[in-house]
Amino acid sequence: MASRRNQPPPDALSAQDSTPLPGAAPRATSYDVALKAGVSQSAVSRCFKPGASVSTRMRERVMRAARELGYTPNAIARSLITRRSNLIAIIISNLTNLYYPEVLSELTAQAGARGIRVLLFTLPTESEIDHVLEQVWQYRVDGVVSAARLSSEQVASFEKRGVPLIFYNRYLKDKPVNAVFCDQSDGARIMVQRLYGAGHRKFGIIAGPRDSVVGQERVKASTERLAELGVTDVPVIPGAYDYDSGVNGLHELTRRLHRPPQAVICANDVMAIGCMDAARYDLGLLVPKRISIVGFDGVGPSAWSSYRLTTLRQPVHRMAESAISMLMDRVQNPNLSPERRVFSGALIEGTSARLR
Amino acid sequence: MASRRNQPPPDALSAQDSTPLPGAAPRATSYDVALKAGVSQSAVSRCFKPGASVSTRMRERVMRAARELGYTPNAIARSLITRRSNLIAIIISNLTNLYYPEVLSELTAQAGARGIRVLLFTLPTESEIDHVLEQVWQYRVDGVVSAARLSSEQVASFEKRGVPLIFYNRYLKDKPVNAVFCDQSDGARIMVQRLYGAGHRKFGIIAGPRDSVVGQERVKASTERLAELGVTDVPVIPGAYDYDSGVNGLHELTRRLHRPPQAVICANDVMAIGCMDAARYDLGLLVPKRISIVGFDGVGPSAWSSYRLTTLRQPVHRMAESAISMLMDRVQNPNLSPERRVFSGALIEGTSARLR
DNA sequence: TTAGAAATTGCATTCGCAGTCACCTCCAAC
DNA sequence: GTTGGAGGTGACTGCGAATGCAATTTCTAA
Repeated sequence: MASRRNQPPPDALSAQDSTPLPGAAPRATSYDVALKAGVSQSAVSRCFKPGASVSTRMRERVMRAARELGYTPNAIARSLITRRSNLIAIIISNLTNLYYPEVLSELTAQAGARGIRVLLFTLPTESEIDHVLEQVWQYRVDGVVSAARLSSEQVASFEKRGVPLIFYNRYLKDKPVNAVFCDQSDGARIMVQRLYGAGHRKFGIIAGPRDSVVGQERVKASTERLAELGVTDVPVIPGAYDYDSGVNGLHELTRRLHRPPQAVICANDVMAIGCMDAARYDLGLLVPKRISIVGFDGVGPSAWSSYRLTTLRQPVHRMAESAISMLMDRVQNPNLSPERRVFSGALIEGTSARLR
Repeated sequence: MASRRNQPPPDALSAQDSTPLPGAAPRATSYDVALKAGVSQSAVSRCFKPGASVSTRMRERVMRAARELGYTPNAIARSLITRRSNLIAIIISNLTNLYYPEVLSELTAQAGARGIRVLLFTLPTESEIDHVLEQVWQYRVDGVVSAARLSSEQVASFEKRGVPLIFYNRYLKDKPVNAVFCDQSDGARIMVQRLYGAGHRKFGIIAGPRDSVVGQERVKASTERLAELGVTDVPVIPGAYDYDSGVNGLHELTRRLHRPPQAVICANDVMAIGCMDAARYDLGLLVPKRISIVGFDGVGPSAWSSYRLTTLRQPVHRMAESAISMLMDRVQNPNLSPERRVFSGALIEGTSARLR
């Protein structure tokens, strides 16, 4: 009754022993360990479950047998019966964004620290999302963190299946959802205020893609504050969060204003960097003497000497920690109501903008 | 006999109906679908297996029932019996490296295209590796791609368990292993040759961490070629592949040589970028007029106008594709012998070095 | 029309482990 | 010596799907 695979009934021997496939030694199971240790399979199982009631003698015998056989509990089988995979999915649109790798890194670290594994999904195209969700369902993940855009129908499918979902720097306007994000309205307003106070009057804005909630928010807060200060007709150029968008954005702004703006607010750092490079190398403008440029995020390169970007840094570490703990709370108790955790950015005063 | 969970024997009714947990509707199983469609569970299973023998009528009935119940096959249960998880692990030391996100992105894309999911493991510290491997074993992944260093004992444990392993830009010197990497010896030699030909005589090198095989290779090829050209006593400063290592490296080189070197070979782009910034902003040197700086990898920022780095770009896309296909070949046939696939870098002539 | 081949379908079993329940041992309290 | 726990342990069942095999249906060809 012990190892079924290793002790086939006599009449099945011939069929069993075929093709032993060199190197394909079947992995030891809890039955094998039980057999070797002369105990029951349940005992083996208990030995690997923290907090179970097992005598020291039993534990030692089992552990020794397990070690000798190179036994490792099968998380797949365990998941099947416990209905907990200890897996979460992280959905990220594109990793080339420079900001996301940091997020991903923090998220996996946080998950790992809690004994949770990460199933990574990246989106070649936004349209792939339904296909990705299909995979997510199949793997019965305990929860999902999404840094990608989801429609409200898609969000509804999470609810229907009872899979907790946390948005990272995204949310839905027409539906309450769990989200961790960085509210940069205040920061944006402060940056605008400082730029205005330093005498800038001709502004330009390079926005992020339309589906980026935080990007929209940054732009909205900026234009609003500018309007309050009496600065209107501020051109807003759409961008895609990448370097070229920053470069092209500045050229476009210059064209629209018939001269370079005095200050450019970019919806993220990478575009701000592109903008700085365009100002310096294409237009020959001194930064910040002739033009001030600010960004958002606080990614690594923004601190490089060539840029020393004035930016609003996101507390990625704390945000990631919050996202994972929020998610695991929902895994424990699926009935917790939707919650938004809002963080504030920190103004980093670089040298890419005159703020005084 | 159909849905066991949904049709409990009468005597168990009372116990079953407790705590329906609002929102925790149990996910439909193949039994449920079978019941609804009036067919057997096997039939349902076959309908979801591509290439199985199923009549059109049957398929339609089953699919309709599945749709109505929101059924999704349970990959966990499937893995248990097929002994294939369709999961691979990707082990990466740190994602903050700027080069790795690109690699990770390509690897997941390639895996996704083959219907394989990625379990991501990052290493907070090198010492965590054993702990990570423990997790890898538990999840019965079909294979592993490691961009992190592994000892030969660790590699041996892969063999013992029959889990295919592919190294990415790493390998073991004392043991044949599967590896995909970019041989940059030739490229390094060419870069050195060109730098020498352009008149540079005082060289400095900023190396990568000791455990980076490609880093060591880049340095070794460079120093060897320099020696052949009669340039000896080239100082080699150890670095950690990060921006600060580039900055400090140049300062250290300057100290050692009692003046800035004429040309600096950095073991990766990020250090080369740090080096350029240090040259310009700390030492006030014109690049490439007064100092030439070259790097390796061809990461995104190396192309930014502020740097326009002369570098040796790795064909990451092709390498990732190769790694995944090589891995899946081993999953199919575990007995394939170890293989190394070597790619060559492409010289990108930027403006950070005088090469003529 | 019918034997025989081919295509479908269902039954029963299996994957590896966790949890339930019954049972057993040992010891303190009475 | 009996009783009542508490702490351990093992037999057994089932998580959800895949699959070999046998039973059945459908199709093909004579």
